[in-house]
Amino acid sequence: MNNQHQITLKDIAQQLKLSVSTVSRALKGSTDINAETSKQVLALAEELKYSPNPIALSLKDKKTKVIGVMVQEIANNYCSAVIAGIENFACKMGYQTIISQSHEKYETEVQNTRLLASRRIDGLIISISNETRNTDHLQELIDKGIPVVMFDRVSNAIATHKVIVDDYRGAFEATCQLIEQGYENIAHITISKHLLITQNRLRGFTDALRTHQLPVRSEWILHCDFNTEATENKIRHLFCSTKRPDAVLLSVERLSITCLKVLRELELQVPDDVALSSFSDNPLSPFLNPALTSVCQPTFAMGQLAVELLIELIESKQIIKEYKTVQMKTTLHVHESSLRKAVAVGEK
Amino acid sequence: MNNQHQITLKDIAQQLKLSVSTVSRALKGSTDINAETSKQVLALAEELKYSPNPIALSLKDKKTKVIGVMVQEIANNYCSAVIAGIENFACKMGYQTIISQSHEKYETEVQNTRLLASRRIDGLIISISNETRNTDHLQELIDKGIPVVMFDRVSNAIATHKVIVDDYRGAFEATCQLIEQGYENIAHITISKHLLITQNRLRGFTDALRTHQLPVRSEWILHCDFNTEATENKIRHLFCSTKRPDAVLLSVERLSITCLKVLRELELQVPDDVALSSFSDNPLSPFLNPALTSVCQPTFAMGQLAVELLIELIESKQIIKEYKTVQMKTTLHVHESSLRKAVAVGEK
DNA sequence: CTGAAAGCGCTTACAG
DNA sequence: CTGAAAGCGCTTACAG
Repeated sequence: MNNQHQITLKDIAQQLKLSVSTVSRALKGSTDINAETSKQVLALAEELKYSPNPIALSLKDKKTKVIGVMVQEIANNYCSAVIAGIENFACKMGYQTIISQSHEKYETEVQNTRLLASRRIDGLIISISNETRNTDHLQELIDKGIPVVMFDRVSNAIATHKVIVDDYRGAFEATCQLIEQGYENIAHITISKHLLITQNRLRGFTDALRTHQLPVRSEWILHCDFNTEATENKIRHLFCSTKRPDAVLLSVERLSITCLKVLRELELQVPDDVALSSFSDNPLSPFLNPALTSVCQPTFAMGQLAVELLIELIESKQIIKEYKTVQMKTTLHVHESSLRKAVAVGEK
Repeated sequence: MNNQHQITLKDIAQQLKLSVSTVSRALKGSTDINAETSKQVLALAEELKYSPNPIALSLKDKKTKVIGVMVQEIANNYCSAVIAGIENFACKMGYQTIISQSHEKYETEVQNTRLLASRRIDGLIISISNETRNTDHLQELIDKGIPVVMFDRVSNAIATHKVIVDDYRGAFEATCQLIEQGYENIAHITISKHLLITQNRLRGFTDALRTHQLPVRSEWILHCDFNTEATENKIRHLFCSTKRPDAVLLSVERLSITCLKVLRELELQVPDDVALSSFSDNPLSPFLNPALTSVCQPTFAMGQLAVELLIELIESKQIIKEYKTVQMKTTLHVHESSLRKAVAVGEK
């Protein structure tokens, strides 16, 4: 029903009895154009609210000025905050973004990546799904000349720019904070063991335990997926064991919510029975019951940087072979959930 | 640096020594094509992983299969949940979405709407900003033949399909719940008075008070914007008055967070000193301290419906003059924040 | 059954 | 300084 007509160069040319070429040149501010002609063209273009058809431009220069973004889930604080950063910088640079979701499924990620590619995006920013182990679909893009930048859940198999945080240190510090509060039986609830972030956070966790001469119990390291029921069962089982942990380091926010739910159901108090500390970027964390100790990431800045690096790859004239991995810092925000005396500093 | 070559019809035609037309027809499954030729084309296309260039297609049929979505903020639970619904259905129908943000600014909304239009989107889904009073920029799109569907913050000035909830009833019920708990001095903290949702929620609020023979105090109806500091001051002032309200109905989640912050700062307990009830769709609401009574909306379904209606407008052959406004139901989830005895049902 | 031609809206090397 | 022509990748009415 899109019956109306968008103004084209041809319309302007006809009204002014000029050729399309001349109009095009005048609009581009070409110097070798009669000043008078130029003025007329500009005036009429303004009057008719002419705006060039990006589709036609794309067809010519094989650039769409569109960046694809692949995340697990849009309706996820972490993702939407990074996306906000991406949008912010992309927009400034004249790029628009198409967001796609993997819903934590490998198959969906592959399919949707192909879909984005078939849309002729100029580049892709991706954080891989919890299931993803094979990244051929990303190499495929790169081989096609579509640059890819990874963030958060990156992969060693792909040579490209990456934006991450110091997951090792984030986990190490959070674990130390728990230990310093006197918790000695600490579990770690995390995601797929095949993801680099999982491995780094886990190393940070175990190194903190070892540094304090505490044993590492493998049965207290839970690798979960996002099937809520299965995960709830795993967590329930952990807390129902004869010897249960008195603290937990959680690798992602969504798991901390599941954990909170299970603890309520089991009538275990946080932090009196079990202390919690979690990687999380929810602005509501301090308002939770109890306020949740969080390892925070500079989400907005990460998004901005990721696009910046991507646009660098897209617009670079020569082939880039030197890729960098930018590692940003996490910040530990300590709240009631990991404090021995259930009273938060200065709050409540 | 996008130097690699995407496979085109021409490549296939050359390899098979056929014309581009024939290849095109074979790929489209045209009947009047030699079965053998057809088979060859299909096979080679498969082998070369040919995928048609959507840019070229768009240029021909003036359809981009792209839908624009304009929201206040991506990193906002309500918005991202609706967007998830939009993505879900749009994807099924072969459409992709470009998301744009107004950041609650009228100027930004107008600019970004024009930007989307210049991208030749096939249609727009929008919830207007808190500042928006004039909707000419939307009428402009419609006049250009680009259909628009509104949701949540809709406007009477635009004749089109709309997806909303029963804001009046949502506010009415939430207010009644507070009254039934014995709260009689209830304030309403809400957004721009020029928005329809504000007006409807306000009517629901005042009608509930009147139904229970309670007075409506205009000084207890706060219209806020998203300038955090100004809003905090307004709210602080409300609670510092000699006679302060003992309960508040909040119109949007973000304001409820600001309100919680101010109450903490003033050392007022929820719900003992002040009860709270808020329109909110945060999955974390039940985990807040205290758990927040929420008027919830069917966000995902709203998004799905909005695209469905939009695609109907886009693909309709004849001009549609009959527009519908679909009104969905809200659900009141009562938690501690609005319960007299600070003990939630079955929880904690 | 197949191909050459025109056209979608634009840019740009080539003439003049 | 200006215009005609070619071309980006595709579709489709028109010939044959």
